[in-house]
Amino acid sequence: MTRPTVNDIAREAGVSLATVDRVLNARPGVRDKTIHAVNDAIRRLGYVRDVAAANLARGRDYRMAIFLPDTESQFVQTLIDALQEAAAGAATARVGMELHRFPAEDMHALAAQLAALPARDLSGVALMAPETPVVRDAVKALRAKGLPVVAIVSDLPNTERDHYVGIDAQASGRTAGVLMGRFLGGARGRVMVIANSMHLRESIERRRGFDEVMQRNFPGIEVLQSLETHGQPATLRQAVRQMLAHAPDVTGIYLLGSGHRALAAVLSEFGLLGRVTVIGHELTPHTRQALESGHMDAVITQNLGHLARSALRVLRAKADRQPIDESQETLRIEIVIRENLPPATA
Amino acid sequence: MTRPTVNDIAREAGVSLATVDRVLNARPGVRDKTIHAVNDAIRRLGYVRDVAAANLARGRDYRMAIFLPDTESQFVQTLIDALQEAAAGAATARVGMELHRFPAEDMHALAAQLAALPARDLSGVALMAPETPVVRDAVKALRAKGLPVVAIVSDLPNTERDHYVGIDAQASGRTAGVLMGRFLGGARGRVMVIANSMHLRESIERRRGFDEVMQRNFPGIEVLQSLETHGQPATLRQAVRQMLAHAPDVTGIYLLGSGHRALAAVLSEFGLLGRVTVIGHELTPHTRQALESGHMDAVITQNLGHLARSALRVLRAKADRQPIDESQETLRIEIVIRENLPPATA
DNA sequence: GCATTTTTGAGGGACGTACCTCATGCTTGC
DNA sequence: GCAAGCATGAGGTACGTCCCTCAAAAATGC
Repeated sequence: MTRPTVNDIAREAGVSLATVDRVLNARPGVRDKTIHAVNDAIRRLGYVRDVAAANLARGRDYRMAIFLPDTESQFVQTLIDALQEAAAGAATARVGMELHRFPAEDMHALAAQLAALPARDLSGVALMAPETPVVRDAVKALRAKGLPVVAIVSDLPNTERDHYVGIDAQASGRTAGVLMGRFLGGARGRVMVIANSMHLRESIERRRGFDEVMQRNFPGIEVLQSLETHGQPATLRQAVRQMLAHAPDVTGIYLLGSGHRALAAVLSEFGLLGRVTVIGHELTPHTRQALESGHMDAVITQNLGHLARSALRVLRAKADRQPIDESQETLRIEIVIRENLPPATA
Repeated sequence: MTRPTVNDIAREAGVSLATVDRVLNARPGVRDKTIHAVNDAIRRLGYVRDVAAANLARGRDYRMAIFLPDTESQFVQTLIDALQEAAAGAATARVGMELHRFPAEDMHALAAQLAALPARDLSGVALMAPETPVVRDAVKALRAKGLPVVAIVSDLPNTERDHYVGIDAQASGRTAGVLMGRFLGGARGRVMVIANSMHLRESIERRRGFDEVMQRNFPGIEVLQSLETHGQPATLRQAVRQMLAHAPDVTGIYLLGSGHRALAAVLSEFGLLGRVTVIGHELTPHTRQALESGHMDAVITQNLGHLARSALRVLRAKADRQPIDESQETLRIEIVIRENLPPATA
């Protein structure tokens, strides 16, 4: 009726509890024959270790440090909410989380913070940061201290990070591209691309994926050069105004980064709001609102709740030197339009 | 450093462990003043109950019975895989699952199986079944026995089920409609609709959502009457052949149910494979393959892994008479195209 | 066959919580 | 101010696992 326990195994295998324990935890000093006998009993009874009890007994606690840029962006804020919720849920698994913020533009500051981390008391580090030499070295140093490091949202492929949790930027650019092409009816047209900065790996890869699809599948559509806004709404407004003056026949706009509200403002100036196809990234309260009001047509996003939970799970597995279930940790590239907008989280 | 325990609360609140326990578990015999003092201490220390330890101590075991039709469809098979994986994961939380199959067309048989359930040893029941009077009564009987009942995949809105885990069929029909309309370029065109049976609530609601969007947003597109295949590939082939003969200018096909391979076969006869826009539901190995090969343009689906986990979580919560975190249990309507196809699971 | 090493058994304390009993202190009302 | 009742404290056992120690048994080498 109830699940078998270690005692049941001992009885079934005709050995003592101590021996079962030795086998279960791969402790030395057991003959192969006995190991087999115990494993047989385990299989026969269908025993599964009570992980909760095991963790309890181990008294293991996990402390994860998460590093995020101190930008005020809605995306980061949404991510923080997701992380905090994930941490609350992970408390059951004895996982604690501490959030650190670093100056978005100052990788030396980040490196300093990482270096100052008390490696002893920590089980793992997750960070969202652009890949610069300084960051690379800092990650290397953490790994040398034996700390697992996970890159989130933005990958650090040329470092020794243990894992990346997030979606493939280029694939999400391709997804955006297909939608743009098909929404424009496959006909001719001009598409404007707006980025925060084309120095960010994210932006570059998204754009690359987007261009790849446009060239291959929709050669009739002309994709204009990226505008860079540096996160300044004013810069965005000015640049878009200028471009619309030169190319008033723009039928689509691809937003690589943020700036949805500023864009809506300019478009309404030109009477284009809702008349050009706008596709962007990351579901936040702003983009949600834009979808609802018909100012945007699609958003390519990832589920930040999953991302947060996955990051903590992966760090935990790495801390225990356990294998990762890749299939569970793969984030999906989600397509959101008005009709499948998930209800607001509150 | 480590998490506070009940003992810490006792010390902090200046009461005994027994009193803290009484407060935590809402046992009687504690003055309001003391309750407050304890709760204050809990808040001050940021105490969170160690659920794992609590369950251990409670010695509570959950046994959930899941009922699925015995159809050989890939969808059901995929769902079974997801459920088994979810059950494996839930073993940590002392949740066990037993799978039951019933003859897909025989609701009396299902009712009999449900009635024969040993309510004592069970913590909850989940089922995927069409809503018929017999099923309604069976659900009512289960509830009368005190068993939580959750409808999965297909809702049973007019029963006393405790919860529904799955996506809104009408909303997913709307999503399919928008994609169809936009992929067809918003121009004129004819769309064929193919269903297993238009008696299924699922099909009716999907079609209703689809029509709603088409009429409102794409009045230039004509949506033909639904073809019914009753799950027979031969019937599908014949019906589609006939309709294509009458209306060779079909530009889009909306598949409410299964039959992707049979459809591909007919389309290739007519040289239309990859030339008409095909949109369907549920990501299975077949639809995945159809997306990859360009025979389908989009699939509206739900994440069965989430569905399975959610069903078990909800049953568990209901069994404990605990509230449900609606936001966590809401499934998203996912849009899958070739570019954002998640990697195959196995 | 004896000493040595390896394998096994027996037992216990710990983790954090639930739940039980019994005793004692503290409030009440009268 | 005294009995009755209520509120609290003290202490114990249990859940399933980990991890430790010590002793006893079995296998091994020579």
